[in-house]
Amino acid sequence: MTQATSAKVTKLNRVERNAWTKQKIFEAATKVVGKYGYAEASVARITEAAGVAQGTFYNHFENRQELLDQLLPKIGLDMVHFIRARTGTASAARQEIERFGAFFDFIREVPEFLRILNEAEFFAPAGYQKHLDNISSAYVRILRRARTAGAIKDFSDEEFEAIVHVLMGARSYLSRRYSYSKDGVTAVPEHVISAYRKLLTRGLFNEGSPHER
Amino acid sequence: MTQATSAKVTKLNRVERNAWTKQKIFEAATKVVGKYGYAEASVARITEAAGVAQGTFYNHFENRQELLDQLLPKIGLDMVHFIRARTGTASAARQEIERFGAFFDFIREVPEFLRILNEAEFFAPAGYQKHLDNISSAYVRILRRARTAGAIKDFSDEEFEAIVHVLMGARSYLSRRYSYSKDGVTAVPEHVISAYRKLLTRGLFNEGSPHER
Amino acid sequence: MTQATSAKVTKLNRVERNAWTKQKIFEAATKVVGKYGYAEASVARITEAAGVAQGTFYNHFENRQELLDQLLPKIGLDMVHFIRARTGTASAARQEIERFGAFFDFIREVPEFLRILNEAEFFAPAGYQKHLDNISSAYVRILRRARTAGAIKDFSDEEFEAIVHVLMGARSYLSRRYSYSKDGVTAVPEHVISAYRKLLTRGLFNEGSPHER
Amino acid sequence: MTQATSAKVTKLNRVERNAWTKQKIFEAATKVVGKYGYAEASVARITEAAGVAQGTFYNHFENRQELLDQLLPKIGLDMVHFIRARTGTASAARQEIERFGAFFDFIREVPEFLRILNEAEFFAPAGYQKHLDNISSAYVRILRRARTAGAIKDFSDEEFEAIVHVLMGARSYLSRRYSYSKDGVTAVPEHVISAYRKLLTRGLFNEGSPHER
DNA sequence: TATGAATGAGGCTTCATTCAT
DNA sequence: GATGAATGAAGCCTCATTCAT
Repeated sequence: MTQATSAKVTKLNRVERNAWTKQKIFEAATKVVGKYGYAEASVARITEAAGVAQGTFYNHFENRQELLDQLLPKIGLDMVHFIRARTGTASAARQEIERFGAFFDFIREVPEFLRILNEAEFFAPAGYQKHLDNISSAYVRILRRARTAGAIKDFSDEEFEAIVHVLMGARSYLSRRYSYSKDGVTAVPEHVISAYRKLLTRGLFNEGSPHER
Repeated sequence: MTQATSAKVTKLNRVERNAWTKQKIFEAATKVVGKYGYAEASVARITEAAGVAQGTFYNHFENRQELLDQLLPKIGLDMVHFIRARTGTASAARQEIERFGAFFDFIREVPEFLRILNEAEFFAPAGYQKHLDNISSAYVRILRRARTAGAIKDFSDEEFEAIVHVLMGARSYLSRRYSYSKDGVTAVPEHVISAYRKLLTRGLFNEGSPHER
Repeated sequence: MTQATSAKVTKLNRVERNAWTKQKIFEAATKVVGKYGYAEASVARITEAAGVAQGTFYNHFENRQELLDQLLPKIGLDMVHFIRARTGTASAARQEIERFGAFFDFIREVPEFLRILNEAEFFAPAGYQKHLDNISSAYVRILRRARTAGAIKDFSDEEFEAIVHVLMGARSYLSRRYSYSKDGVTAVPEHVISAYRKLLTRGLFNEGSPHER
Repeated sequence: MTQATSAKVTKLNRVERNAWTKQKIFEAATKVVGKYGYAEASVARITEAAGVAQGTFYNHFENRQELLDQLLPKIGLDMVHFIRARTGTASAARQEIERFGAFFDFIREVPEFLRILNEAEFFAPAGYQKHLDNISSAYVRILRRARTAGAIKDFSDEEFEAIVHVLMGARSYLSRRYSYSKDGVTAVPEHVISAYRKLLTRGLFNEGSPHER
């Protein structure tokens, strides 16, 4: 998904070679951080995984932190695209459930994402903030639109922001609890989806109580 | 707050002296991690803050990690007690709102807690897991009781566990967003409370839509 | 001052282009070393200042040291010419004072010189030795001529060489003490000149004690 | 002269062991800098010469530079004591000649000194400045006293400072020219002494021309 | 039990030089 | 000849842990 760099290393000109090396480092960093976490992602480990010399690293990044801070925003975008592609045109509530499910699908497609996301707050604060702002503002927009369409009542803009943080926190904690496993990332159980659906459908959207579901 | 160890250092027997030293290290670690985070909490820094030699540390803890892993569960208990003491006998829904508010009160009383909690996942995974299990199981019990009392319908035990993770995630993300500030921990805005109340009252509990609040 | 290379870059043939590039590197090195010192004069910095690629450097110089060793002798020649032009036809003693003053004038005209000279001993020893030999031998010749003319008595050739080193050391230490300032090179105070004049006029030349000055 | 640490390593208490280690590092640094210069005096080289681990270095010095900056002032004091001990009670002029000779004797006793002194300006500027101030102020005091005693006329305090720099520069340049040799530091030739004596006796002091020496 | 100096592995970064284009 | 990415050695420093006193 994320990259398609594995192609044959045919003839590349200077510029392409340059970009290709940077890309290799990037991918190596994604793998290393995904597997060992930021703290263990030393430049030595990353460059070794990328198959380049340690010095090469500094031809492409100012320093270690700069790379780490770029990791999350980049993959975060991939996530946004992924989720958007999986969101249909059903009711606002149902769309939110789709997004929720798509999130868990995404972390299975890009298993490194979870760790890169979760640890970023402490090891790549700049990148984390950027990502959070990205997601948060897009999410608030979605909720507003739903309100305009009459699918949500009774929530102010400020309350939306709080709700968005609840939803992001939910994804984070649920994914930690239900997606990790010894070897890889697993699908999320059905009852997690249903719990989320009930809470949101009744608590946020206008569908609801009596004839719910 | 957490402990009251500052008493006069009168005559102490050997066992007491021992416990007292360990306690000093513990408190120093709490302060240091709360202020600088786990990553910056070197043994040197902690022992200096505790006023003991570096070597002394290893008379009381197997290694650095062991101490770090004990930090969160211990303060976590303080939190549980604090919140329990602030929870009244109103309706289940109202009690949940009280707990929510009490959480934010607690992190203002023990400002180190937020950092110790948030970073623990990555720097003290064992301690983090223990804390999460503590909280999660207690929380599920509360919800079950509410269901028995008829305040909640239509959620299975498994769904409760998911809901609990949503609620914990919510606290985590909301506290990061609204409680941190340049100098210390601030109160959470009213609209955060109200958003949480609406979501939970309507989405989880049987109170609700028409005559809400 | 040193060179006048800024002319229009009109059509140049191969040889000229070649010389022109080398010249650019040379001037860049002078500026960089003058401003940051030899230690900070990395090939990267020099080539960047020269507006050429790093690899280009090695088409014109065997290695970094070779360039550094050429720096001082080259500017040293400029200095010799400058001082010679400022030396009149007065008495030998007065000529020496003129040279002394001209030295301080020169380091104001070419502010890079001081640093290039002073640091050269350790960062460009070959170049330094060459410069010292240049100056020293020329200086000894001057003193000999003065002795022949009767302006100096009682000093052997070997003693002249020692005296010349005293004079060079004097310039070096005095310039360090009195010419440097936060922003740039400043004029030397009058009392420095007068002290030098007294010492030399009485101590080296036959003018002298009673009716001196 | 400088140190007498080679004694038997009998029983030492903690404090003594500590000081002894620091002393070992100090001596190793002196040797290394004296032999290879500051630039080549890496922490690795110094600690190896001292027979301790690299990490030990940082138990005794904040960083590499701190040690380097202490080198010159410390040995500089040794020099001052050495020279003072060799200065008799003869006339002011003769005392100065004694000091001059004693300087060259000292650099033969402590061959590392020359390099430590000369390079300090660029590699240990703080230490260099300190040393220069030490020497310079002591020297000016000596000249003033001579003036008070009538041995010098016609020089102002400001001029004294300039003269002192001339004398320090003289020692520096003369030692470089005449004391270095492939293997070690050699005695300074007699004609250097005599040239210095003539210049100073006639140029600075009141003895002089006719019945000089 | 308390002390604190010693250890040494390992991390980040710089930089002169090489070399394929 | 010009380019500039790649190389890898080497440097400084941190820090958890050990151990003799």
